[in-house]
Amino acid sequence: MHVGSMRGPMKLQQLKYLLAIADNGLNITAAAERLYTSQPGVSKQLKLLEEELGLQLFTRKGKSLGGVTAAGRQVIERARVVMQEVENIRSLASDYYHEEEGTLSIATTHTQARYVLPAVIKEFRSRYPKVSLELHQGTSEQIADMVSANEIDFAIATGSRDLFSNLLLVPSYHWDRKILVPRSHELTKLERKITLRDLAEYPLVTYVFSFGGQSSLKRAFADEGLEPDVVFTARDADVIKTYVRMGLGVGIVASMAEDCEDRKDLSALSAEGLFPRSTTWIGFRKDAVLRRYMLDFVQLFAPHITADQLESTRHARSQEEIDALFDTQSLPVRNGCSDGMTAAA
Amino acid sequence: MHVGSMRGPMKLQQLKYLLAIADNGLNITAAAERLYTSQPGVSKQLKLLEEELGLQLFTRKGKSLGGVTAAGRQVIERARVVMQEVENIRSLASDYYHEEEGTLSIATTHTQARYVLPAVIKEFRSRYPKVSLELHQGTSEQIADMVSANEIDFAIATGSRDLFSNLLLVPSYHWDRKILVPRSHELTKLERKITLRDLAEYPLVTYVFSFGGQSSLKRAFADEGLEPDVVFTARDADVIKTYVRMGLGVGIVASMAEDCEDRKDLSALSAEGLFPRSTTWIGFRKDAVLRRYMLDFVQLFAPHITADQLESTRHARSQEEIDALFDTQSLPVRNGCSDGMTAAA
DNA sequence: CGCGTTTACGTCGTTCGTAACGATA
DNA sequence: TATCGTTACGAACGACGTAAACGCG
Repeated sequence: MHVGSMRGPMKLQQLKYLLAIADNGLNITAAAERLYTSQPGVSKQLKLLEEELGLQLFTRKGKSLGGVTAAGRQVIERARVVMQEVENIRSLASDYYHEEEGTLSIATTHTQARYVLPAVIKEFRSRYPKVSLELHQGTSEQIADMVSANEIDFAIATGSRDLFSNLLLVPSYHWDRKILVPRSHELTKLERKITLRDLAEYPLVTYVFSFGGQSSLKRAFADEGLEPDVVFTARDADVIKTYVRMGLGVGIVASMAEDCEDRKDLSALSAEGLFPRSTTWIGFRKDAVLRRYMLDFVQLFAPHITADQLESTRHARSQEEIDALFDTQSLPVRNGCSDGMTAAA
Repeated sequence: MHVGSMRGPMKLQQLKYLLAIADNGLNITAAAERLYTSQPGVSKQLKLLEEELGLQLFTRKGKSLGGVTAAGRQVIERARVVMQEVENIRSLASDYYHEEEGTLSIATTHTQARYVLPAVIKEFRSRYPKVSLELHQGTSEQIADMVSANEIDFAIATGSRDLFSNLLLVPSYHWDRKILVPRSHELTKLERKITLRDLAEYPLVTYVFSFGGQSSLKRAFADEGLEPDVVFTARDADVIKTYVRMGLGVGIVASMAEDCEDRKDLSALSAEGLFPRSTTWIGFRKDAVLRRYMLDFVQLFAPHITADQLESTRHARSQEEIDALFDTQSLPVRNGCSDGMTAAA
């Protein structure tokens, strides 16, 4: 199908500029800055693009851009695909030419960044010293923002899956919670397994909610008709530990957060079975090319994932298909200081 | 992820040239001709693209291009997506600006072109006088070639679905065969329904095989232990009719091929039930934007297809999903002169 | 008047076609 | 020597940035 009388052919740059404008609140000046180019240039290219397509992509309010037209929305959508594929071609090429160079951007939460990733990244760096790493830490929401802004290659988080519907999420491992108390605490003397009822007796120190699905912790108590006495919440385990050490209360943290160093003055008691198990996943854009070193990173992070499985995600359509692929039940369980991941029942 | 030191940015033209080279037997001169540009230009752009990507896309045999490298194959694949989306943007734009103009290319077989499409196209022309129509007739294989060459918007054919795995095929209607004989032929005097055994008594004139799944006709006879005496085969029904008129034998043609004019000197007897029913489909590229007038064309061709169903094909993943969508059993049946399509049992 | 866009214009880099050259069978 | 790809070069075009004008709040 041959369409119309193309005067000046559409250029990739015009599409790039268009997206920059769309992604910067329809502010051409801001777009130009981000593109490291002059503002009139961007303005002109937009005009040329609109001229060539023969339609308005944006509505104008006086001289400023007011909104996106219906046509504009569709064009922008397509333009994103184009730019994504162009990026993919570049990635592809870099992978052939200098396999070992490039950038790897990861966005993740505190727990991963502090307790899980250090070992992974250490190994990764030794294998790919020339790959420059960018590690961004933030809340699930912040990570989601970085994902939308197209700034990262991998997102790693726990729960909050709905925030990342535009990524393929590969379940990576399970973890339970651990109960942290000072070494001489009464709970350490308990002969039997700790119950929620036991915990409800003490003031608790744990994570800020909105983590792993709105307060699965609180619900676990509620399900048994208990009301926990949460005296303090923090975003990260280090802070929690500090307050546990101060005797403020009993800590409940992710199992990975148990540092072997902690054993000097803290006891970590298993909370297996008390709370629902959490699943940490690693996510990436559906249609982005994964470079060799990226595939290796995934394997370092979640060694149980085979290359074939990763390849299969390429063709999977829905998140459900992927979850089936990885058989969520049989994932490894991570266990903090007493490391060595073991397969779950 | 930011890759490498991009000297000169990749251009759409370079991708276009690349595809032209790939699609012209790695012959740069031929590619240049098809692109209506000079050969050195194409050569240079290819070199620039390879330079920028930092890898060879083609192997060189002396100075000529010998083959495609592994990297080249992947880049070409991506480049096709890019160009397809760019085309889509153009289509989109044209659809907004001049809804009623454009080009519609259809590739189809003789039977459709001669007996089914005339009515459809007449109506279409009156609705969209400004759309320039291209109707290509050929064998299934030739149609498949045109599809691969990206030259057509719609393919319409019967059976041979495996040839068109890159298209979405929408089942459009069923048809049976009809038996054509001179008006005074013995078969017209038969009181009961004609059987295969009856037909096996006469010399037959029918289509060249490789049509509707390798000789379903021959197999229908074989299944009853009969061997038909096919004295003549042709590609199209007009030729068959000519020989039937000459008394060469009994004609077996698609039901749509019965022209009311034929009734002057030919009798068309129903062959319903004797041979497997054939299904004619209309196919289009999975990821191409369908312009308004194209949607309307589909509706003219197969009025039972709703706009919603067509929209659904956009999201369907497999051909199976589509077939389910259109419930192959309940398609209309086309019936030649005694026109007026009727729903099947 | 500040903010943001558009217009105007000079500079510079790129594309394109023609023509000449090189290599291959 | 015929075919195909590369190199060379001048003309035309297009992109970019600076400076200035324009509209709007």
